[in-house]
Amino acid sequence: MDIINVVLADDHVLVRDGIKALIEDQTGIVVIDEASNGKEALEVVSINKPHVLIIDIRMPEMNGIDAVREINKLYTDVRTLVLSMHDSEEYVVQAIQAGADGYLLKGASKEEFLKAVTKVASGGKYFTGDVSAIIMNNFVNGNTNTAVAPKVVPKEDPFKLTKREKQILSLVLELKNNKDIADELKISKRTAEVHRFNLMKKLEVKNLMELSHKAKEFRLV
Amino acid sequence: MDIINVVLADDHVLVRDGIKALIEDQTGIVVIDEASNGKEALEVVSINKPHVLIIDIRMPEMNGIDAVREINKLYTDVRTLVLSMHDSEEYVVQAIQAGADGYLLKGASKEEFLKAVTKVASGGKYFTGDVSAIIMNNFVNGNTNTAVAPKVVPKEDPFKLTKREKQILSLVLELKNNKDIADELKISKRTAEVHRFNLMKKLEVKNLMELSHKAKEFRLV
DNA sequence: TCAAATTTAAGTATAAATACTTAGTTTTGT
DNA sequence: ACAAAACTAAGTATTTATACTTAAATTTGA
Repeated sequence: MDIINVVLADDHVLVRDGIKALIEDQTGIVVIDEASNGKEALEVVSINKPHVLIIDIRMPEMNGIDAVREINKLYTDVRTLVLSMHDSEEYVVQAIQAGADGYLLKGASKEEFLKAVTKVASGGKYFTGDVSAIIMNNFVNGNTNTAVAPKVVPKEDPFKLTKREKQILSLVLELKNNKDIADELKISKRTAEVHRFNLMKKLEVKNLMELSHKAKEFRLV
Repeated sequence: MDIINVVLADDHVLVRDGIKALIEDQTGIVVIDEASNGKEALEVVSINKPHVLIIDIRMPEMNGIDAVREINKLYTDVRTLVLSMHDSEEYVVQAIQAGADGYLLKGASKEEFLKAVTKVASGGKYFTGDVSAIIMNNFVNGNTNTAVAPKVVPKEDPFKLTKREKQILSLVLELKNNKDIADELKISKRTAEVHRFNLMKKLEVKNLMELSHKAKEFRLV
């Protein structure tokens, strides 16, 4: 491969500028466009068809994982490198299931970063450190370093929460009580209780803490 | 001023690399050292005495605000530019009270970033956008653009929480209930209740949501 | 259009949290 | 060493949440 065309998607202008400066130090990599959320990323990718999309997970409008899932549905020749700027490796499984070709943590050095980009661009996979071996073997059946993107059925909301339940969930996670939730949605407190009860049941959790963890784990909000 | 010596403190290597690349594009600014947390920042500053310390708020070991407070106690000729990579303007007041000379949000452009660094380096103040005028007038008595760092009494824990209460607070904020907290600290559930009750009173909040907000606002954990 | 799913909300019993007070014991600062 | 502060934990009343069930009204999809 001669020149690698990259699209950057991150809601931090600073981070984008930074990665851009860092990446273009190297000959052979060019940032051809940018986006500040998942939706924008989809547009930009559809126009530019880059070799690699570098995308952050947490962004407004549409998160990085969902964007990667979409892109893998639509384009077979756009590789995706997911960046987790904030948290640990908690999204790695979802990233892979969404069809990401690489996953990097915030702790990544400049060197690791460039390695990841070039590897992914040439049809390989790059998953940060220890994760790589373990996860790849478990989730994708042994096709590391091939040009074939893993065809894993994207699981979207394995808990089948209803719209109202998701709504209640997000309010519960804002630590609001049933009374406040009820007022906000203009329903009775008892109804709010029921929705809360039902969603706790569906998620198989028995308190706020577990709920919060599970919701985060499965990116339900 | 001829050359501006800068120390970067951020726990994201990537962000550090990025800012470095971005900043050194410009002639006249040199990153002479880096740190990945507040404690390290203190050490590095004591050794290098840079003109400007660019420091992120959220870091392990010691956060950026506390580090700035320390630096303002120890050195009168080191300017500090606080970066809020994650959140809005919620820390601006604390940053000023800690003696920060500048405050930038994640949304800052490359241009604004460089402007802030040069301004702060030359003894001026740079606070992001609209915040600037309002806050500076209210908190520091009219000394914008002077070389004198604002002498505001640093308020440390205005609520006078006891050690145990802070401990309980952090567990409460992990959404643990009194039973679990009690078990974890090997005290009775009733004792946990009392601590919780007392700290809610001291913070003048009446539910988890308000507690969570207030704790964040005053960086109590 | 018609059954299935969703949303609404009441009833009831139990468990837990809240809002205090009182009070004994331990720790800490001077 | 001795008082103040902090930590401990019980009692009691009230409110809120949990754990269901039942069931009506509304919405939605094939």
